[in-house]
Amino acid sequence: MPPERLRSIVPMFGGATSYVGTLEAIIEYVDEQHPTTDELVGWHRGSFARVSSQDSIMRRVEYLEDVGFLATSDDRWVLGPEGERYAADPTTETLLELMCRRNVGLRSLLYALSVGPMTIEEIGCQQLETHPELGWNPENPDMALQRVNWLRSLGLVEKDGEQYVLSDEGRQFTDTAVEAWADSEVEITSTTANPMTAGTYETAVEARAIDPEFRATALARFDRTCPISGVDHPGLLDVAHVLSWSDYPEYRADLSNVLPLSKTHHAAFDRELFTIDQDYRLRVNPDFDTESDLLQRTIVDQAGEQLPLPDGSVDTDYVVKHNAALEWV
DNA sequence: CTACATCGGTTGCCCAGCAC
DNA sequence: GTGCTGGGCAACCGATGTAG
Repeated sequence: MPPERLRSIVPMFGGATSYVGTLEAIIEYVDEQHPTTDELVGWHRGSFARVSSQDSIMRRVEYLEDVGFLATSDDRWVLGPEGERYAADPTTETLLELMCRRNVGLRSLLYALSVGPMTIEEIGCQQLETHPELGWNPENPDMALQRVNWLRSLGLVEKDGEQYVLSDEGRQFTDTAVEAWADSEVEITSTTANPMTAGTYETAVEARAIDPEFRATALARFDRTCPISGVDHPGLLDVAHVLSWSDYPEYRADLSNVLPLSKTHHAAFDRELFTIDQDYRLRVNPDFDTESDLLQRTIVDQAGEQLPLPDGSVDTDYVVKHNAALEWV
């Protein structure tokens, strides 16, 4: 079982875009000197003019220990397993991989930013909606800031006035992360499996595995409810792609190409028994015939009804493209 | 055994002060 | 002026202790 992922992400000294540089300097110093705690604190005081408080320094150091960059051995600080890994391969990819693996919310923030620029307030709301366990005050931007500042220091996010935007590197990451991180939480959910509450596994119609943080981000955008059926149990919801996973790999990680559907309605959508149009109205395949009360009520009877989808949540260009392949639309 | 108190560590929050 | 940063406080939480 992997160690539990960290909810709090601690900022580094040196400023919003320098976290990585500071981290590298600490790793280099610890690797060379194997300092005692006093020496490590002294090094911080000498390296950063405004830094003095031992508490403040140790908060950073202990966070780095929790992540695995640092460890203690005989009263001295040495590199932890992740520190060794990063020292051996000091690339953005390595650092991002292990930060994402050890911290909740970094990937979901990147997915959310891939849809478009966000203000710090929007980032705070996105993190809270996607990861309710974070539980911080949505009015206060501090927690959101230190997350986005890590991503800025990693070169994945840039600040543009009030807005934070994904850089090219950030976009490259999200494009592959949906699949690369597909099973990242499977072990956790299987060891704590509770069929009434388990919500982070993916058993799509075609057993498609996706990054649990992508799934969580997608579901949070729609209040974790299937807009067709009203099903709101996360274990019964799939992330359905408008432009299909197999035919349009370039849109796999695109949040405006997905919507949450109950497993039944996902299957019906993939089998082209219904679709939505550019006004988010339900269109039903005229050949679709059913004796099922559920399908009659949620699909057939709702033909032409507008679905409760937030404006712009699904890209209408994708809808048009999807529907162009259906001869009955 | 239960309920309550205590304690120590953690972490969200606020603010003074600095740099621009 | 204003936006940002580090310092420090206090609320919170789980673990442990204790009284009834």
